[in-house]
Amino acid sequence: MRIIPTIAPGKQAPPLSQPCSLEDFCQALDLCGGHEAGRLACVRQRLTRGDTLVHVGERLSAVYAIRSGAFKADAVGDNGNLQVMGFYFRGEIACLDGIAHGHYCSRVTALEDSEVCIIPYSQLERACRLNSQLQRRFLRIMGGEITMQQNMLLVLGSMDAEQRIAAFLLDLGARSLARGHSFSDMHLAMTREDIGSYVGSTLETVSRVFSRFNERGLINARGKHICLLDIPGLQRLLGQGDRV
Amino acid sequence: MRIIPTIAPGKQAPPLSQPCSLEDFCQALDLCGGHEAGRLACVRQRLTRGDTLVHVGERLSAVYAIRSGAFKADAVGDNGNLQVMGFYFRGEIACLDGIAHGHYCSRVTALEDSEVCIIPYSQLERACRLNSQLQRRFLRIMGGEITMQQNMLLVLGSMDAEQRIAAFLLDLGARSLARGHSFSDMHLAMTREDIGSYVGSTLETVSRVFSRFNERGLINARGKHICLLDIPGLQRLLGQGDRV
DNA sequence: CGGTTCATTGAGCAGACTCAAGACGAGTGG
DNA sequence: CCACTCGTCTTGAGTCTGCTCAATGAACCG
Repeated sequence: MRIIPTIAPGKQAPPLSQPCSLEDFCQALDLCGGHEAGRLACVRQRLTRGDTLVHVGERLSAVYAIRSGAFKADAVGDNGNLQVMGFYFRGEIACLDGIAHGHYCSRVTALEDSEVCIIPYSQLERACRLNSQLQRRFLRIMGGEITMQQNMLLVLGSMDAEQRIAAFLLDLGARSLARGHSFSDMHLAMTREDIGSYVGSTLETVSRVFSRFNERGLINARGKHICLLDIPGLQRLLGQGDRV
Repeated sequence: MRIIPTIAPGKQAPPLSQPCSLEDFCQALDLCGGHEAGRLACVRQRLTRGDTLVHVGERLSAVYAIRSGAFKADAVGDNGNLQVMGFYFRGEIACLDGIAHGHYCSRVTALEDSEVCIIPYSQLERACRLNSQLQRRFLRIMGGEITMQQNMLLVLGSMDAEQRIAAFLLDLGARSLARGHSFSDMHLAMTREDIGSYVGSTLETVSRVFSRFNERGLINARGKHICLLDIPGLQRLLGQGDRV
């Protein structure tokens, strides 16, 4: 992958809100209850739709807990194609891909007006040494990123277009449920093109599959609003393989 | 993904070799030089070709530093297809995908006779709290897994068959170099089918692309032995996209 | 030496892509 | 309020890459 060492322009948007220490409800990390020693003084930042949270090549300074809104991570390959690597929602942590080499290797942008909690990485490292609860949680979060991406490798490597999109919708539903919303009734923050890139297809294929799913009564997709009508049906789709 | 809670059969192969503490050369982690406090008492295990290191669903007990040999990680999707998630070689750490949920979600098997260093996970967690060098290295290793998989998402999501295989070969070369071998002269531990599954194609496509690369003088592939003859040419292949 | 796994190559098919045209919705300005 | 524009979405027609099926060849091992 080509790393373009773009330095973030003066995106010093005055951080609103008050600092949030660990006692504060930092729901994203679910880190409440830390000991005295393991406190994190993190600051919040507001972004409006289209704003970039981190640029490719920028030096790792923090990871970001998302308090509200939605983000996408993407990168340009050597072939010049833009590939969406993932989506991040409230309660999730973005920008973990900067940890390996000390600079981020994907761009993260806001899909809607959002607010994040800036978690300075050096502080997080130190806090993890002092607070074993925090350490365990953070390692699980990083492991979760690995597991989620492994699942995505499986999707991209072995499924056809309909299965990929069914898997995408079910994953989206599960995460919607996890943050207290409906499993089946969702607002899509991303475009068809984003979805297509994410699942390794084109926007036309995504649109066609949505239409087909509509006809079959599996979903009800109208623009950005989507309803999963027949969840078992979608799951059944995933189970149809060329199993011998 | 369907998790089959298979418990590992009595693979209690008597661990050969002596325990390796941190002073010992545990090259995989490159953890030498740890302080008194942060010592790891890890034990080695030998495996023969085809042996399974961890099973899907098995409880997380350790991660494994590979001292010699090669492994593949794979999983069965809901559709019954077997998907290869990655390959692991000397000096790399396998089975990190167990950290998220406390059980491994892919099977890891030896592609050739191998030896690993068993790193008990609970000990590793504790050692990381006591030794900041070790902590930093381990977090980088986990981050590296994320970065590598992101790169793989890019490959699977945006490249055609030739580009995928070129990317695979270049990655393999880089890792061969990293462990002190030749970039261009390699022995493939895995089958064409493994490669095909890994890069999201079929074994026939892999074989055909190898043949085409042979004809064009890009590589010299004869069975398991492969020579990268024209590395810039392979890299150029990756750069050819439908850039507007 | 026969069996098995692995690799190569061909022929035909189809799923998904490309190209293209039109519809829809939101936002803007006259 | 309407016309206009832009971004997004939908749908169609034709093409092609990569898959499936199948047969043969090479390598390895008991």
